[in-house]
Amino acid sequence: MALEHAILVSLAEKSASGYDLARRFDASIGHFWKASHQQIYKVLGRMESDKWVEAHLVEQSGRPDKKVYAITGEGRDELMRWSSTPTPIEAYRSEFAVKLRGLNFGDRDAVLSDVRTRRAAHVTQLAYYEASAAKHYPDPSTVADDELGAYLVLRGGFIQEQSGIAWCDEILQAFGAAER
Amino acid sequence: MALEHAILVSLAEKSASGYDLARRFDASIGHFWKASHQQIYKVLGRMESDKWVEAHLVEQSGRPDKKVYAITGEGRDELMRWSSTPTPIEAYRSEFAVKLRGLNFGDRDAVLSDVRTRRAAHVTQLAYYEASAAKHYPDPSTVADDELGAYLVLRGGFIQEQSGIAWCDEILQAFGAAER
DNA sequence: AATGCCATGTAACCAGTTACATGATTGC
DNA sequence: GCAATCATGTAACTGGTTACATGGCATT
Repeated sequence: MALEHAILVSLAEKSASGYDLARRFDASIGHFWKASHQQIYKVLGRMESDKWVEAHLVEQSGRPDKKVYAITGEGRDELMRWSSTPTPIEAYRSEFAVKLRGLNFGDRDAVLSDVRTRRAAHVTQLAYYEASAAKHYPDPSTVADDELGAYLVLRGGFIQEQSGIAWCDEILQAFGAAER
Repeated sequence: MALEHAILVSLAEKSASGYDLARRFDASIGHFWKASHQQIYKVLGRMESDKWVEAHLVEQSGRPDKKVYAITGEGRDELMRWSSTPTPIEAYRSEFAVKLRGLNFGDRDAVLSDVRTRRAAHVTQLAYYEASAAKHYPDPSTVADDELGAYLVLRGGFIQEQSGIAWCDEILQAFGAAER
């Protein structure tokens, strides 16, 4: 399971409360690993028992107190251990592909409008990655060494969205050709 | 959930036993939706209660008897209903991306060899899709209408693998550049 | 007065994985 | 004799989702 490790990576970058983590999992890290706050709290509890993280209470005025979690030495060890084990190749799982495959038994127009929606979502996400890259890595040829990982992940997202758009376009073209 | 619908699509193409379905989910359909035989039997049971499929026992000699499932009218209705509802856009979830992101706290060489492994897997899969396309759709400009869905799914897999390779190559290049 | 942010959780449920179980036939 | 294929399941567990719960402060 990788949520533990995603949290460890996030905490290794900067200590945070469960709430903070939940917001990070809505944004940057969330682009390739989603997690709800409920699940984050649950996993943080387990990680604390495992001594991978430790919490200290931060009292605040005007807003609720919070528990700020920091990665421990053991947490860093675990991160290193995990990093050096091969990552299992995750299976694709696309409900949309199932729908396409069942085109003969389904509603062609609905699938068509589905493709358009998906294409638009890919375009939006691509623009986001593009803006993000322009902001953080204006010169891709000289990315700082400690930013390389984050940069490459961004590139991965970018490529993913590009190919998503390319697929949608092929589908739209095939549908268009069939209707004429 | 889409396993029900993946099974419905598969049974709409051709009636099958749970065992047959499990094999289909190892091959063609399995490229975008995996399922174990245990889970298939479980879901088939539920689908039978829901009247989406019906089973009849086929006695065999020399091998165990089997229950062959066929899609019902209600099953086809459900397939049509599902087809015409928008497909939720599934979140990416990549353990490998998490690992890349945590490169600063991990083992660079291990990640490097991981990339190489993944690239090789993408190449193998791409070759499979290529061979499959050459065999079933020798002339892509004239794909029969009832094969369009399956063809486009294959194209999606192809594009996916291609972009996976492109990402791996970018990572390898970045790593190489950093080491020189 | 209502909405949204900050902050942390519990409980019930669901989909999917892993381990275990059985038993006959066919091919090496 | 051993492994693979055919064929169908049960049981325990895990990861994740959805619904529910609480409560103060700041903004509109």
